[in-house]
Amino acid sequence: MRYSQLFSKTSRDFPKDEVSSNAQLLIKAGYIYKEMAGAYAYLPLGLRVVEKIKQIVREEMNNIGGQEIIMTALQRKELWEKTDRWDDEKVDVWFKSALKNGTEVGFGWSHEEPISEMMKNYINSYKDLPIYVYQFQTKLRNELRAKSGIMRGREFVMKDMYSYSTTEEAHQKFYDATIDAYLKVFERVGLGDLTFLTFASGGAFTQFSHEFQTITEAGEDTVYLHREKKLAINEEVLTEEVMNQLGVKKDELEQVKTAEVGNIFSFGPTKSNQLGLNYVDEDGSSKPVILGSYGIGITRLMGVLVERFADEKGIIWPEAVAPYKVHLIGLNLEDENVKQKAESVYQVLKKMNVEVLFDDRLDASAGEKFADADLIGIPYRVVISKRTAEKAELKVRAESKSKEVSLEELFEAFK
RNA sequence: CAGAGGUUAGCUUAAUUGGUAAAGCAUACGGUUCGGGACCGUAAGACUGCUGGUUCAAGUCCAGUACCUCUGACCA
Repeated sequence: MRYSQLFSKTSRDFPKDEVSSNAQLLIKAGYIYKEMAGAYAYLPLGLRVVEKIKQIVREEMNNIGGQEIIMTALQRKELWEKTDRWDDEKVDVWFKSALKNGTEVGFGWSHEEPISEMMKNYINSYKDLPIYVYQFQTKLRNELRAKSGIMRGREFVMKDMYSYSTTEEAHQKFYDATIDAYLKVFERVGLGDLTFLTFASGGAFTQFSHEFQTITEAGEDTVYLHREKKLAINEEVLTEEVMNQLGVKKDELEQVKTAEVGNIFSFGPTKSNQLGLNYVDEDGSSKPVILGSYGIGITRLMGVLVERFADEKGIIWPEAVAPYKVHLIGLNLEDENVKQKAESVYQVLKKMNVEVLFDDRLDASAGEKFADADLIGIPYRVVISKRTAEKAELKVRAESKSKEVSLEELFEAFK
């Protein structure tokens, strides 16, 4: 991509009413546009990051047998009445509207009910199970107060997966596989060391649900961390009994602020009973399907990444989620030789399938280009200029030193 | 939902006891620079969120309203 073609622009200022550092940086660098409180548009750079994160999640979900679908944003009232979650008293984040004929509809803040209702059409026998489905969807939640930039919006992208199993045992097996898959996701996006499997309130059916909490001051949760055992306990369930059960002592725990990037929980047969989601077992008897639900906040994850990976100059994307791998800066482009060299490096890298953002602007100063590159935060910076002559300059965003490399070495580095 | 603060040019801000809106950034044009957001000049850009009131006169005071932010509550 040529920078000169990119419509989004970096700026020195950010809207003064934006306090969270993730939104400040993302707006300054041109990744997102704030439409209103809690609703952000994703610009070309931002969308690429979202898609990178989605792809990593997609691969890991497919690995454990997930099948991708996409449900509707419009939802039926009767469905949610069956599980007693239509009432605003019960669920306070509903956006509701009505069809022209007066039929009430809700905008999806979650999809357990509609997906499970749909599944009644496809689940009849034990032979149909298990089924694991997931989707990436824009969830709409009428939050009383949006905050923390893209970390808590009224509109956000979430990956939600649902598992349908015959027995508790089969369900548990998949549940555990999902924990591993989730840990892989967070490892791959660069948050492995900062993200902990967290024991949280399980609700009616199980003792615990599991959250995936990433350490960050921008988070809204407080958890107690056991670094050695690589686990954490949400403060909401921190009791003597729970600590004994998990084999940890109070004085081994470290209190930290975290952001919840993932959450998985078991519904057991409860929701299936409410919705009438049953299957016929081998012995001919009808049994409720065992249901599990697994979420990852995609856009929140992006916000957490920015909170964690940035310095005073801008964002420092982990390579796996960066919008581009290489930020190619051409200086002195009015010089025909330099221009040709920069163009050729751009073309070669593109042919090598290296994702490259080429700053080919003629009207921007060197300082401006460097400042923009630091702000945008692409992992590798390559400079071609009069000064680099037949060579190129290669710099890692996270490091301060750059080095001179020959073009052969450069291309070799990105093979 | 409660409390507090705010809304002036595309963005960030200024405007004295009420006296008729100013600057920086960004933009356009010209020039000087040319490896860390460099500089000079010119131009364009605002019925001061909206509605009403007080006043000879309102960005400024009053009332209402919309929206934004912060703190808390909420967050399956």
